[in-house]
Amino acid sequence: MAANSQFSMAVHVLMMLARSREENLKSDFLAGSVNTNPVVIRRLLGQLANANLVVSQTGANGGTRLSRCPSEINLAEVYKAVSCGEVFALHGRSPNQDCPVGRNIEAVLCNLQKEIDHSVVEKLSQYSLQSVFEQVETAET
Amino acid sequence: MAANSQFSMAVHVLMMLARSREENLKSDFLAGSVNTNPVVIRRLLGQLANANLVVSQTGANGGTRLSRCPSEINLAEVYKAVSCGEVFALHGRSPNQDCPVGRNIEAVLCNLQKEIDHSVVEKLSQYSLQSVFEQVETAET
DNA sequence: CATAACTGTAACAATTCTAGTTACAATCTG
DNA sequence: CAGATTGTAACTAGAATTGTTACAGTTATG
Repeated sequence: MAANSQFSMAVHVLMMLARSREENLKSDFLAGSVNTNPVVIRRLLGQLANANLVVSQTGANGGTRLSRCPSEINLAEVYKAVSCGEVFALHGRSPNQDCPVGRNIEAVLCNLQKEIDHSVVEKLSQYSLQSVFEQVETAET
Repeated sequence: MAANSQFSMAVHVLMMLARSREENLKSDFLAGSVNTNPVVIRRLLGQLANANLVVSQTGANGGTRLSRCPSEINLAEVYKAVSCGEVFALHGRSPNQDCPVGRNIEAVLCNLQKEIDHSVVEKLSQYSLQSVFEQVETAET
């Protein structure tokens, strides 16, 4: 199950931005920390920018910074910003509609999915970037 | 993000089994309702059997049935049984260990993941197969 | 105002996952 | 023993994700 690695990457990038508040960071530099290609980072930053979590600037000396201070952004916002993310997916081929279970199961699962997603969001909303930042900084390695 | 379609499929299959309590169902028949290959079903049933949710019988007139009645099985058990499932994945390549964020982010995300997973499980444990079964049966289609 | 440093994004390639398939040994029923 | 059925390995196909290359559009700065 390759779930959403976008989310992890987003948090990683946002931590970097939280560290260097005010200063623009380049996609190249961020890519170096995440260990991926700058384009991958720029794509991600695009999603975060759409959700108004970051601001990017093109041109020389451009780059990206947080749009607000880290205590005013929570992980639920990040999750929604990048979320292609459902906890479980429906089966690729649709079930047999001639079967009483097959006919109805999708709707039921879909509702369930919404409820689960809701509780994930609720949990994530308890964490601000600031609180995650503190965890990262105080971690013993 | 193609999350865990295993879970949906498991619930579907378990609904079928809940319907025909006592009677063994064949993987071939279940595959017909889910609209997939019998081997895919048998693999899934293997996981459910490991978790003691179902009992299978080989040989002629074999098949699978629930190990307990539907009100005694909840969705958290199902989730755990099939779960390769995390809500978000870590990035494929590991982060740059020379970066203070890269060095610590994985551990922090990993803890977060556990917490999220915990709240998903908590939510799912509120639903018994019986209650889902009732939703499927009363659905208007 | 020319140049070099960046972002945004499209188009394509490579890789990795997941699901589906085939095949067959092992097991059971009657 | 014959026929039905599961369990599982090994392989294939297809989908999804991630990475790469390329380049147009922006902007700071000498």
